[in-house]
Amino acid sequence: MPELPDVEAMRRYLLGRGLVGRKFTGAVLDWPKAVKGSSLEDLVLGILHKHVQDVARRAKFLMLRLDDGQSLVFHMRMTGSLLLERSATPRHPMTRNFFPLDDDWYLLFVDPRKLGTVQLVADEALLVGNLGPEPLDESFTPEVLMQRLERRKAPVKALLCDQNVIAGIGNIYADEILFSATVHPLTPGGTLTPKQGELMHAATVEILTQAIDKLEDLVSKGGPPTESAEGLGTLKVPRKANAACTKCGEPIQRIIVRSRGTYFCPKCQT
DNA sequence: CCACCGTCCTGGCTGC
DNA sequence: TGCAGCCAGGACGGTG
Repeated sequence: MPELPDVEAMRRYLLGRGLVGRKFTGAVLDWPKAVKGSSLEDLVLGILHKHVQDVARRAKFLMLRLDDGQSLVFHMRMTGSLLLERSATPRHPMTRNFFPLDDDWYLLFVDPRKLGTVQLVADEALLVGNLGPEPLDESFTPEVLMQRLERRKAPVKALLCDQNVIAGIGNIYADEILFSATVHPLTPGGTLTPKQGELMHAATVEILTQAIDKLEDLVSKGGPPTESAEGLGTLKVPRKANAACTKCGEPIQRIIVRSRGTYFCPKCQT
């Protein structure tokens, strides 16, 4: 499931494949429910003959900035991904919507579970204005993290997944961060010590950066950045109850936090 | 501020 | 082995 590293790798993949400068020549919306915020017609007419000026990311949103100031904003949700292919290349079977570009290229929105969204916005801030800090931004410090968790009673696991607390982290990397920082997922956010804040901050930066590097390596070898976090082989927490903890060998525990499966080591994380 | 619920979806896994 | 059934969960909106 795409989290910050996956979306960032997707951004770099699209840049590397030369999306910037290309022009939309149409839209084939086989799954129209993915379109949010406007009518299908407004989206199609809105992007027609517009050039992509930049590919940006904020949290898990991927935005294609067009030459008229509007942005075509994708959210991958659970299973979405974008591919840039020659029109002659057989389309991925799970392609839900696709966008013909000039020079016979296609931008494919692949999404097996049909939960992803796309919308054309004049003002990105309406979508991303309330999001928490970008964890890989220089301005993200242990102090900023602690301040975001201050006085919060919710489990730190839930807060890490809350896009308005900190942007871009999802279920899997939240578990990884807490494991690395040896913090129990049910710890109320406001009770974390400065030391724990530092550990979590360092773990966040390291884990996200490492995942991006790994994905970018895959992309540089020619593949699209669609490898799942599990498939990357960088995860330290087995996502299976009773599997052996990679640090101490004790059985990994599975609990549900805010209806999300949460894996942690009861011995290492306190 | 917090908890919980329903909604969206179907590939792939579990269990009989 | 085959097949039915159900789980996975990010964001959002609503309720209490």
